[in-house]
Amino acid sequence: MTAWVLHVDLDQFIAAVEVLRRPELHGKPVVVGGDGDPTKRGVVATASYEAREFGVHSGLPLRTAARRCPDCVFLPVDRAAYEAVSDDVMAALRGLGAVTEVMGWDEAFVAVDTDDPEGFARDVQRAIKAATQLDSTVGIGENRLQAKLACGFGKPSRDGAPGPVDAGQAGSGTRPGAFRLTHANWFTVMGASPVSALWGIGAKTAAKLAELGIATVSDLAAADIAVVAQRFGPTIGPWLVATARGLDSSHVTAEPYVPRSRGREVTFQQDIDDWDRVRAEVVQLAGLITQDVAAEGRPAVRVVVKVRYRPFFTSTHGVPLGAPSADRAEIEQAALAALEKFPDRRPVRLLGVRAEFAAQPEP
DNA sequence: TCTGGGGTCCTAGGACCC
DNA sequence: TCTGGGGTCCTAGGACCC
Repeated sequence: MTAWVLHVDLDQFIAAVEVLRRPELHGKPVVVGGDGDPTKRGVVATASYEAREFGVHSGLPLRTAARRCPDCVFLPVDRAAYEAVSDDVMAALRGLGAVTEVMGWDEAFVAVDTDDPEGFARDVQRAIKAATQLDSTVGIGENRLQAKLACGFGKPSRDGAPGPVDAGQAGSGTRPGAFRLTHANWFTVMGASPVSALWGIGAKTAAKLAELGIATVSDLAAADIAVVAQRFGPTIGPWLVATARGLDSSHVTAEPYVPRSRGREVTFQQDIDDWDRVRAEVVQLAGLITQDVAAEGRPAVRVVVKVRYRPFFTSTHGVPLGAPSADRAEIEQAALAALEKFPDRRPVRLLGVRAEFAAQPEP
């Protein structure tokens, strides 16, 4: 028996949930985001595969999506609905008896000892399909990093994008549904990819690496750790090189998620320049946060206010609570005190309030 | 027609203490 | 004349992810 990590990812999850409860949308280009009005400020949460053919994708402004695809069906985000389906998915996974770590509404890691990980992957897909009618993709690896990246190679693709170098594990043109990425094929599959293909490396880090002459995963894997650490610090530097080598020492855990903070934020349809109104909005957010803190059952220790000014410049300031508290008046007062720390009174695009909980004791 | 909302983790730099 | 240096805590910001 070998220890495997599986990464399970639901296909176009949010759009699929919407189609499930509105079957007439099946096969149509569906875009979910904001309050469903594509003339407003907001971005795409998920686009169905049909919508993606119009160049609509997650993170795209809704207004741009509407321009690219005027005939797309635009729906509002319905968190409660997705959470309910997600709970069913995760229950189905746990029902298989393996250690399951939930990573979001639509993805989870599963640790399992087996000699047939592809067979277990099919069990996973069958269980999810039976519980929710939803399709999923499974990445198989020797650690979380490999499993996560493997999942991307197993995803259905309608745009004819080429698969990895040795994607021939499945017949060409068919949907693999699962993909195995291990130390054995790591550099064959990943070596020539840009570093941004790695989990945790975004555009900014890729640009900094490029300044060091590092462009591909192979480049980074062969880089001098001391040089990278010099640029990125003693924690991130070595981690970057290890990641490029396909190494990941983190383990899959079934420990329940304990949030470090709870926040609420709003982007206004029109920027606000009246600071009396800004204060009133902060008070309102503080009220919502108080409810979230009460629901969490743990007191807050600090309150942070976020302000995004026009056009898109963001700043934060925080205030510690004198003592841990879940009291509405104290949280509201701290939020207003944090707001006073902003010296700038320019028009405001977004306001946020976040409550931080005390750090959990080390295990 | 720009650029949501919910999070986490790490770093840099200032304050403070000895 | 001169302004050391180490450790720790806190804050704001950066970067990334779903």
